[in-house]
Amino acid sequence: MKLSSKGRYAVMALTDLAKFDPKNPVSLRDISLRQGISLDYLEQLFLKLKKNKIVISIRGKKGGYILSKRPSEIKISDIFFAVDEKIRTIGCEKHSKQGCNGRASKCITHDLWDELGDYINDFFKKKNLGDLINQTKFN
Amino acid sequence: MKLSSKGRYAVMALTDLAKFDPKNPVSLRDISLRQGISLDYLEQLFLKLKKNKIVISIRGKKGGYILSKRPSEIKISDIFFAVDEKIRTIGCEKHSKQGCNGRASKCITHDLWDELGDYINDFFKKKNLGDLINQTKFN
DNA sequence: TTAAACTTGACTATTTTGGTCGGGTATATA
DNA sequence: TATATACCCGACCAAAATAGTCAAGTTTAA
Repeated sequence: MKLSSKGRYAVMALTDLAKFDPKNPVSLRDISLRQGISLDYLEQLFLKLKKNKIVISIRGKKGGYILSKRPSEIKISDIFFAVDEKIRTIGCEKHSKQGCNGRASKCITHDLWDELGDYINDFFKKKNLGDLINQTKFN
Repeated sequence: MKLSSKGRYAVMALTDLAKFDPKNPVSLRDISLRQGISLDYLEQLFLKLKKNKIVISIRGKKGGYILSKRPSEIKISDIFFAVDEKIRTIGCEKHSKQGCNGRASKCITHDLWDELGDYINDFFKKKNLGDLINQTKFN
């Protein structure tokens, strides 16, 4: 089991954005330098964050991105959803009653993975960007 | 984020083993047929489970595997550890105070991933094979 | 005018995953 | 004692996912 860096980077970048300047646009270039994430990769992530209305873009010189809402209104689960970071504990469809392993009945441990998926999602729903900003110190 | 099938298969196979016959050796061939997991792959997993003293092997004709302890004494976390299923929420070392991203200071969201790792591990420590056997019906 | 910064799609190297393959060794039972 | 069954173990491999890079724009503040 592994959390991919896509979701991690998205949360890192948004935390940086929110902490550095909540009012004025922050450029991806600056976030890239501060957080050590490649600029090209950040662009991919922010395109998705923008489409999902987590951030608003401001083009041109002095442009950048700002959060679309208050940090406390942006849940980690929202960010993960935006960048396609999915919690997949199992191959078969979540909460499905059958069909694991191409068989008629659901697999013997199906309920365990369903339960785990819900458990992890709860964690991300409980946390928001505001929590992160308050708890971490900038360096 | 994804749970690999290695850990899932190990838990499935052991649940099958425990449910099918807790006293007499169960062959991997039977587990393979019942659970739809390739025999070769099961052999890899059971080699590790044996090294970690989760199961005991009995060689020869009529051989197979039996659990080394009672199902209620085998935690899911033990099984995951045995087959190298690791919870890696982050690239850098867990609980490390520095060194993320090859930098001097730990990354801005480090604590969040540490917390998540602990949270998931708690789930697996709370669950044991006995729980699974009681809750699922054989098919 | 021009440089900074966002926009977008295509491409690609590396790693991980989820196995397969082949050649063993041990032993219960006929 | 023969032999089939089952464990033992290392090497190998194809497909998918990951973590990016690259290139060619467009927009706009200064």
